[in-house]
Amino acid sequence: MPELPEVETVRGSLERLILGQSITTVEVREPRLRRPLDPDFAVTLAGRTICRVSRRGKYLQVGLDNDLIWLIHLGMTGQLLIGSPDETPRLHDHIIVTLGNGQCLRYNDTRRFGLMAVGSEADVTAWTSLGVEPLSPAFSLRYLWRKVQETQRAIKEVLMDQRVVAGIGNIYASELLFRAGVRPGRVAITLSQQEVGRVVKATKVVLREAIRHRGSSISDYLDGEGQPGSFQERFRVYDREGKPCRSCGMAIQREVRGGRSTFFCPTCQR
DNA sequence: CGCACCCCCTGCCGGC
DNA sequence: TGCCGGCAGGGGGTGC
Repeated sequence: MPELPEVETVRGSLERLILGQSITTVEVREPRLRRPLDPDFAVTLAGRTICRVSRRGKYLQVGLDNDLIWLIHLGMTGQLLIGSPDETPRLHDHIIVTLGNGQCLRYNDTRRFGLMAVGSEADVTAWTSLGVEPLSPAFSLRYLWRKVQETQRAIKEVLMDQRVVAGIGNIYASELLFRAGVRPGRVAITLSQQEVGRVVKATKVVLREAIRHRGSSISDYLDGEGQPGSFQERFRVYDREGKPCRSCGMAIQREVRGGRSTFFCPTCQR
């Protein structure tokens, strides 16, 4: 579910809610996530203090006082919600962390595609193998142009490859390619420099706008306080098959590529 | 190495 | 009304 804007929104929530807190207890109710949780997970976390809440791509990185990093990926349906320890656990509350201030952080993940682990900075780098941050200067025309020359894949697949650029998923790939005026199925190497430049610029504009609207909530994404985002109301193409393009009125088309639904306007995108 | 295909898991929705 | 297939924002493994 969550792509970069949603994970960044959760990061902001968590920074306000858990930064500086100690971890009192860790209850693992269901260790079977995307990979089984390490048996030492709870013991490793307990007693530590949270001194940093950062994000890399779609991963949250919670920095601990012993220089280890608590790595979290929300998969498709993962939620991190702050609440009271008195609340009865809900269905799919897999991990419950109580904090020094008496609050608790619940990890709920219906489909269990999420991931949690604790490791060193080097471990985390090796586990994730991520490309550049799309909102950093490193994601530039020069960078994407070079990446695009090395592949026969469609531009949408390149943008969704986390080893190339970290954080773009299925929604924002369609949305940013609409803003760039480039069809998702275009073989990446056929893009002109001008088109690659528009893709880079559209990526930054769309992701920043989505963060401003606290992400997109289609079915189950919520931030740390349980609030939905509103960017779904501004989708130009995603999940709008057959509906009129907001720019030209033509019906938005859907196609499947790489097993994922892809949306575009046949006249605005070339 | 790249890439197509299939899998992981639960829930919802539309069609019959 | 009920069942069944398809689909969903994630990643990863396999075989070619």
